[in-house]
Amino acid sequence: MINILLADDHEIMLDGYISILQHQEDINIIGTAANGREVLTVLEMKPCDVLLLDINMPLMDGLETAKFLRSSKPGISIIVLTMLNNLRYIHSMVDLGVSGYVLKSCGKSILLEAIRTAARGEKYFDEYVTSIIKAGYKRSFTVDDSEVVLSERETDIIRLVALGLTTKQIADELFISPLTVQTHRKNINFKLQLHSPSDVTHFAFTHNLLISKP
Amino acid sequence: MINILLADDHEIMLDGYISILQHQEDINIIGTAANGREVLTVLEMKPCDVLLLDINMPLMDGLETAKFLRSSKPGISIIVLTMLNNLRYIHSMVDLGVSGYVLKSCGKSILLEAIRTAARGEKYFDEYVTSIIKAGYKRSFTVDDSEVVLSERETDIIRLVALGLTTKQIADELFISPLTVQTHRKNINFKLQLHSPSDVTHFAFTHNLLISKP
DNA sequence: ATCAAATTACCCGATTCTGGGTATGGATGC
DNA sequence: GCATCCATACCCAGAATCGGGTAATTTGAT
Repeated sequence: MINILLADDHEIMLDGYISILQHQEDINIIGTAANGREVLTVLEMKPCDVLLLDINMPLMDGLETAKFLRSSKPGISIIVLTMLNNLRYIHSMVDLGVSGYVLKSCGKSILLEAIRTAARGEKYFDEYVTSIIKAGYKRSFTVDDSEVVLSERETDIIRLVALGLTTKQIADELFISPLTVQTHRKNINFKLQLHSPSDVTHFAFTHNLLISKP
Repeated sequence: MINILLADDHEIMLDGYISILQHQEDINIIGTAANGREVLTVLEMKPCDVLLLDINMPLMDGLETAKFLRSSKPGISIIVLTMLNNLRYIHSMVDLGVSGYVLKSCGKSILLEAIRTAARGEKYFDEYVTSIIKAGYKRSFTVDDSEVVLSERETDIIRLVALGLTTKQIADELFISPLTVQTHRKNINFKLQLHSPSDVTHFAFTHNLLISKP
């Protein structure tokens, strides 16, 4: 029997999870939590094997909660649930040793598979998430129906531009010449048909490039 | 009896809605749809009073679906469901005459109230959504614990900067002098402690300022 | 060995942006 | 009437960016 705690601040999502899991013979829902603090409260009182953890929660978010649990409850397998456009903490979570990383858009069968895999002490990462970890930031994009490939350095530069750093600041950050940064920026703009720092920032936001690097 | 169709491409969300609504004596779920096309297919076969409509769906998104339904099935009350960080089409939807606009983060009671209100032919808009419509873009923000108020013009400028327009282009767009745009940009940067077009774009993304104006 | 990709670096001129300052007129509220 | 806010407009100097071009070296695949 897998004891599972569900953590998400969206009531409808919780109801969705419950609806899916309550009829599984090998799964026992020990409770729900709407924020990280409630997670800790419930876990003090009930044995738990798997935690389904939303990242965006009030009071204590998913990352903080996971960090706390790694030391206080290392036996609990954590499955992170997130939206496609919110993969910001993917590497932090993976480094923390979470057992799974699944998109909220996944279907029932994937959710169940992730839970059972995690309960066995194994890892389950969504395909997309796996591809992000593996790609190490070399990324393909479709721009006007043609395939564009950005190098790792280029995606580094995009992220730093999107964070508001000037060319000089980026150069200092990466220990290279500002002229080199300029060259990268020129190549990026050419490849992606961008024309301003705003365009670059816009691109970074709409293509999940603000993910913190491992 | 309210006949209701649920449209969302996230299976877990659908299960959540079903879980909440299936036990209501006055609500009859006529079906589910994972994209706009399925919505139209179901509506050709079954009578429907209320449509719960997600905006982000494949094949035919929520806005397109709503547009189509306004002419083909004007008797159906549409309740839009959306995430807090995705209010881009709020004015388009309101202009289309949707009966409700609710955040996915809402609880059961608000969802039920919205459905019953819409079924009565009345409007139900989430508080936050209502405040956006009413504010007409004059907006308050908290920057370093102090309250900052932006004028409508300033939020116009922010949005256009975030869309990548140069000062000259913005001036052309708004029929004013580029010098005026510069002045507005200076005031915006001062108020919000921003220092580059990237900062402005970043702010626009993180504060929902890319909403299209009515 | 050859080739392609990635990284690093540079020159150039033109355009754009920032942040300091100035000012006026209109609308609104007291 | 007065004060405030907003929109509009301008001057200035310096910094930043773009897009045109150039080049060399390293690495990995064939």
